[in-house]
Amino acid sequence: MTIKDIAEMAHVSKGTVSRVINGVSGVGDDTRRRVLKLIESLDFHPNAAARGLAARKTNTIGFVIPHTGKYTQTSTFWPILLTVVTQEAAARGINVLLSTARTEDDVDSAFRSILRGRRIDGAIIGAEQFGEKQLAELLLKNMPIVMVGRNSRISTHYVDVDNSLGARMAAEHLAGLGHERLAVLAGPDTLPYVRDRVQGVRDCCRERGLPDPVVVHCPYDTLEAARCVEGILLSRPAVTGIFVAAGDLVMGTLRACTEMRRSVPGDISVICFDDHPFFAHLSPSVTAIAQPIEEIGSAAVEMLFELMAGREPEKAAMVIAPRLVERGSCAVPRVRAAEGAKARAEEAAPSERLDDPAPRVREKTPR
Amino acid sequence: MTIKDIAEMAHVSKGTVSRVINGVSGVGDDTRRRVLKLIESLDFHPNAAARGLAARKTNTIGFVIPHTGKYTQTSTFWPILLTVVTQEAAARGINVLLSTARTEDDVDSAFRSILRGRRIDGAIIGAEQFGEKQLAELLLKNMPIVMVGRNSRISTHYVDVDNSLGARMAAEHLAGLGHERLAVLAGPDTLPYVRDRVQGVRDCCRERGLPDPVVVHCPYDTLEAARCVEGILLSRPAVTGIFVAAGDLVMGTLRACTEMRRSVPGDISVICFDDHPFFAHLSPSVTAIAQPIEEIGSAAVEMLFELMAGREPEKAAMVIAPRLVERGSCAVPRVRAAEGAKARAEEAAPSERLDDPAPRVREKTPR
DNA sequence: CTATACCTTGCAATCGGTTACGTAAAATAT
DNA sequence: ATATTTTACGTAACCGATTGCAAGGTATAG
Repeated sequence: MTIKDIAEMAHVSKGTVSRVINGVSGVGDDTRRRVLKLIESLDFHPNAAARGLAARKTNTIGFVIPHTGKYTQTSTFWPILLTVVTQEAAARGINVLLSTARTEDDVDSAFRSILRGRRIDGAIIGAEQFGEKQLAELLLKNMPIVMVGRNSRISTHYVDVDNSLGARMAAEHLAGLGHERLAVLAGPDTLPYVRDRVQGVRDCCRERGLPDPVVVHCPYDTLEAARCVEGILLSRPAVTGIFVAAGDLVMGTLRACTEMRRSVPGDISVICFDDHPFFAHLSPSVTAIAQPIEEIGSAAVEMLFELMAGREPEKAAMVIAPRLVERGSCAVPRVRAAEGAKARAEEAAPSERLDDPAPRVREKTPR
Repeated sequence: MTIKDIAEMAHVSKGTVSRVINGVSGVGDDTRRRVLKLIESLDFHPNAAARGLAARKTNTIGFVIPHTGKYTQTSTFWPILLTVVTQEAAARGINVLLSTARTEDDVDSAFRSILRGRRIDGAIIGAEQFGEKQLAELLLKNMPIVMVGRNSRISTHYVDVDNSLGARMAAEHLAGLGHERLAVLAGPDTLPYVRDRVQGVRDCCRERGLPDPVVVHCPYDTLEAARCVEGILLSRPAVTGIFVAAGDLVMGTLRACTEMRRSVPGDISVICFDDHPFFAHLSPSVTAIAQPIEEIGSAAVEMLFELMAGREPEKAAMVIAPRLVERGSCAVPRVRAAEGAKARAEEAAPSERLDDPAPRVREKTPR
């Protein structure tokens, strides 16, 4: 079944059928209707390869996400993003070609064949995935590209969560409860977003006149994270609030607190950048800075389609604010008075009784 | 850059270049080398659409996974499977076209255009995703299809975890510890795999002469699951071991235990079908029946490629055994004697002191 | 030394669409 | 009424590969 068959059955030429399919003007109303009806009734779908060849476009976009072992497993970021992207693309009649990249070389070879083979019209890629050379090559070919997350130095169209704002929100939340000595447990400091998050907390502390936070970098590994948190818990003067700068580190954090017999949030408050469905059901439930993943996905798709249409999107970069999800892992610090903040002790003490959520939370963990 | 350019530069015809690219015999060794070198040095990649059109194949496979709201978020099954599939496909030079399907209609329309537009050479699809009509249509067109998970009545090539074996393993584990009254918390009983899992436990109980397990079906929702588990905990004679038949229900289960002030595994043992990286770090850590996701993915890809090559794979169906991951949520039942199993009380009591892991686990939760 | 088989290579049709161009008919302007 | 523009549609040249067929060249057999 080809457009030629359709053409013959409708007593028109191939060209006319093609025009009808593509909604091009210059076809009489009655003819158009007749052809359309025929196409409908025969459930005809034009051959994608032929269209691609003739029209020089594939109606397909590429989606490149990282594949770094456990990362894929604990974070819901990429799965959700992927869902959003495929759904939105599908709604526009566009297919999604997926590529998981383990190494830079993977990306390189995958993209080389995909791009030069003209298999896609544009792509959404995870920022971590690109070395500068490759990105430069892509942009050179003026392939429409939108990055999720920000890449080091190259300027492209991108959409990202507002990392420093999110970190500030977390720090403000802790500070607002009365915490003065904060700690940050962060991933490798080579990652740009990690730096932004750390900086956000630093800025908040400076503005509020709080001491500089204790910052510890560690690889994305639960056990390593636990070791680092043990260190934090032993540091003096004592830390009462920990900002966990990535969801991958939160299990390690909680584990360390448990092992060190620190009650959360009684002894120490924990707030985490990234949310996860499980967080609501842990004991204590975990207060989080949730990334607006769906929004990020939608924005990326929309931006990409603008680029593919040859238009320049309204903003070349979108930085979207995360939101604070209050749960049970943050509370007013119990030990403030004992730690030497004498002057504020009398303010804190009553508020502790009034709105300290710790008792509420603690009663959920009688195991 | 097309093969025509290559042809001119190498002083051969297009046909010869094409033969070289495709490794077809009938080209002189020196010519082949010359052309190959040229292709290499120019980093030439043939146009995918043109190849697809002429050769009637796309070098692309489809991958259709469910998108049912929260499901994507708590389970690592599809993200991992997806990673495996794309990696293995990439290793064979094949691209993966991804489709997330919210409803049957989604699948329908997506597949209609993808299939009839001849965009893919074969597909791997999630079994839940298919109504019989659609599958029948696919098979009719003899499109190579491999399903992950088993579909109701239609027989296709598929690969699946051994659900009933996994359930038996779980039940055996509990029974081996001395549990006599088991409960199963399972998903909707319309799902074939849910039935298999329930049946597995029933079979185990019957063979061992234990009473029939309490079986409760509930939707995949944490709060609903918690309500159901409360019911289970109140049933008499008392249940001491719960088999949670899907990972999505385990948070609800633990939550209910906490709320009902039942210690896990002191008062009640919990074992879960499906594993998750978080399980190792919960308190208590969760004993699980882990699906061999990577194996399932590899097997599916391999089977698909056999089909695409026109060969019949060794087995039309592969059912892969899961494995038991022992952690801290199962222990010897503490309350057996009090529940009326008088005769066995004296056997159980000593073993409880010897290898009951409960104390070890319980000391981890001093929050 | 000629006949036959085999190998290498070029030629051209083909895959199934898109699209620039041309023409006849219809609509509008004069 | 004719001249001019507009609209509808057919024609045919592409898009960039694959592949069957034929032709020319070499090696092997008779």
